[in-house]
Amino acid sequence: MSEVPDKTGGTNSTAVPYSISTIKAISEDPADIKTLSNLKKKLSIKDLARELNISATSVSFILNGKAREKRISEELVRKVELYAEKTGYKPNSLARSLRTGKSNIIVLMVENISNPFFANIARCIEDKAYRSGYKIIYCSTDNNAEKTRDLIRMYQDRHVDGYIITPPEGIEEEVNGLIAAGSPVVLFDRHLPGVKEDFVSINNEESTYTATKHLLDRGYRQVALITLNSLQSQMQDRLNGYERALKEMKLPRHIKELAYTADSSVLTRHITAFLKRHTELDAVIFSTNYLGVSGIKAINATGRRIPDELAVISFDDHDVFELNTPSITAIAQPIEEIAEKLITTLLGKLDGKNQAHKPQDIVLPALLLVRNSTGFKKAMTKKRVR
Amino acid sequence: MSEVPDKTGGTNSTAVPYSISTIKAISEDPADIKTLSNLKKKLSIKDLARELNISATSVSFILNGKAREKRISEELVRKVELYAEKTGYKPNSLARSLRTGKSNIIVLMVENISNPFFANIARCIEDKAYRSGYKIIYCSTDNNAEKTRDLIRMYQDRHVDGYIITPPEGIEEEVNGLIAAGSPVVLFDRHLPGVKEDFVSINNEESTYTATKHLLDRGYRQVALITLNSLQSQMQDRLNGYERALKEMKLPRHIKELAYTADSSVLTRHITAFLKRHTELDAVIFSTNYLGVSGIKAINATGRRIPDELAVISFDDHDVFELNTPSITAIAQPIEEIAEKLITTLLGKLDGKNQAHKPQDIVLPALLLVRNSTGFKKAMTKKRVR
DNA sequence: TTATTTTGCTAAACCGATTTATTCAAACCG
DNA sequence: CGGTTTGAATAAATCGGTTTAGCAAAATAA
Repeated sequence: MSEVPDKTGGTNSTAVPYSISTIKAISEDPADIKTLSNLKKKLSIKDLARELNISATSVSFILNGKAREKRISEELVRKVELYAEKTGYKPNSLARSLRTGKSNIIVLMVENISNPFFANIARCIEDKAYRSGYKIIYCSTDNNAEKTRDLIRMYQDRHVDGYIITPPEGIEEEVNGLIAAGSPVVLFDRHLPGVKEDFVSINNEESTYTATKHLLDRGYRQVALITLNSLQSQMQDRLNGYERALKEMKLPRHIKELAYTADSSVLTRHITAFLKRHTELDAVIFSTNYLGVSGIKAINATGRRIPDELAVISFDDHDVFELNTPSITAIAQPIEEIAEKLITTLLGKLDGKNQAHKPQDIVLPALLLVRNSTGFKKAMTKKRVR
Repeated sequence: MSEVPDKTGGTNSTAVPYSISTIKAISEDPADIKTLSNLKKKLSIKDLARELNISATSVSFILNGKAREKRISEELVRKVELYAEKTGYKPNSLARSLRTGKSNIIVLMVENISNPFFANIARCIEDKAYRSGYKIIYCSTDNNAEKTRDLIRMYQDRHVDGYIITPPEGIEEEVNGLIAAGSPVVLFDRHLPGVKEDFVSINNEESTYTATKHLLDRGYRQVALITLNSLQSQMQDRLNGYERALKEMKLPRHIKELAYTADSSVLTRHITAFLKRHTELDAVIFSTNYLGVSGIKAINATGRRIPDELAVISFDDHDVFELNTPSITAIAQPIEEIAEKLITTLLGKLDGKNQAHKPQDIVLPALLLVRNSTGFKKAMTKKRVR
């Protein structure tokens, strides 16, 4: 470790910032080529059978634990198991899936895997599923119905065993198709009208109402909601919670709806423009974590101070909210529990025990993490002139 | 939208924070049950053949664009294509993969999909691959060789077409096995000694050297490196860059190595302890973004002010670094370009054009984003007593 | 006119498993 | 002793495609 001046490969490529990228061939060590002898064709069940002078049928029965049931002799069982172990035989899962229709794979389709909320859900689910012998593969829908349709079709004919989905608008038909075809499905984050299926979410309406009330209780009167122009249920619910709180107090509503985009700088620009146009605001609620992050950048850009000049609450916790100065109050979804409910529900359906049970709507409570961004409103802030 | 007081489902579940979770059955609308009639068995190539009174072979040839080559009459081609279109026939891709050994699937194995750096790489790659007709599935290795082995085996016998991998230590054998079996593989982020294969990374040694110099140039003299106790090449290179800079100036090194963990609070505690023990430090470099995030929490916990009492640089950019007060200088990896190089290289190998070409080492430059956390060292900060 | 090619299409083999139906021998039964 | 069970193993069908090899009729060549 002490003296490895040129570990990166032998060139003197001075890849300082802004320099051009360096491409070179790796030095080739002939001694390593032998590794290619690993190229022995993967062996099949027939190879095993031939080698042991028995039928493939017996091998299959034995390796699938049906030896007793099929009255295979103890002796043969031992022989096969030993040989399979020794050779490291693994059945070709494509072939197996083709025949059995099972794959031990669960697909997790989230809106965007690079959103920490979804990424963390994904990690939790993966851990739990792995322990039950299931593999998870994830993908991002981008809230794009067309892409999602494609993906569903692909997974469907690859015989995936189960689906956990945050559905974009407009794919009722495909999801119903999945369910009709007998595939276990659990939806989460947003409800899909027209689909009767197990569903996990937080109480979006209530928690947004609570958050809004929190601001109102602390004296703020011009509270904006910055949200997506989406008809998805969770967004509508958040909007409803916000509106209910303001209506109760007969206060004006300030709603800014933005189009979904993966480009955060677009969001920042739009939010900045909105804030500049609405100097009367004294508080703002962001309906997703990425709106919150872009929102903080926007607020910084306008020069307003949090919370004195503008109080802030965002949906979904995020490192940014915890570390910001001042720290940002957030409506935190219980990620562990959501993941737990999702995978438990799905595994339950996979076990096939609770056969024709009624779809359940599992609503978990969110947690309002009160932080510094929602201090109490200073009495009469007439100082702002401009 | 105006009056939807009970959209979430009809219960009066007051899911205020801390309340118990609510579970209820969704109201069942008998009118919707008919949807189940979608349950028509998915139709196979034989169904098509039977319906059209021709052989499955012809159908297969036609739908795979081999009509001309196989001298199928124009008339039949039209008939089949029309019928396939009308019925929405999609070949079972399991069966197809089983026979052809191809799947149009690329797997992306990253250390941890919930790390924004990897999540963003994933998004970029997915976009680009999608346009070339490939599907991406991602998974997290957790830096766990055993898990990674499992995953590789699984994907291998599911006939995945290509692999993009951030390899954990100790899986040389499996990766070489993949390569020997003829699977296109591209590695990134960290080099795997003993594997000669295409590789994409930034110049870790150089960029860490540059970052360290940046601190030294600004007057800091007690610069620590907080890193992982990992032998992975990128970590070793970062360590080397740091050491080289300090050696040149004959300055003392302060290195803290932490064990990899997914639990950030563990990291925060360890870093806090380290910082408390080393009050002599005037700057610190974190070798990954999550160490940086945990590190900032730790610094806040110790009460030291950035940058006056402790200057900070972290590897990998992150929203937290941009938004922190003061903003944190970061060594930013060019995510777009990395993704671009990865997918281009892999697609190139999939096309099979550049057959037995020599493995390339593609080294991209990182960018030192200079921000407020590395202001100039105040002359003689003797004020600190304690 | 016969031999050869070309055209248009298909039967059958194959991919690698699982599962059903069957065989053959030994044991059991009345 | 003939007939039924049982035990142990297997041949063959199946999953749903792709690919190879081949066939019959039409077209061309000799």
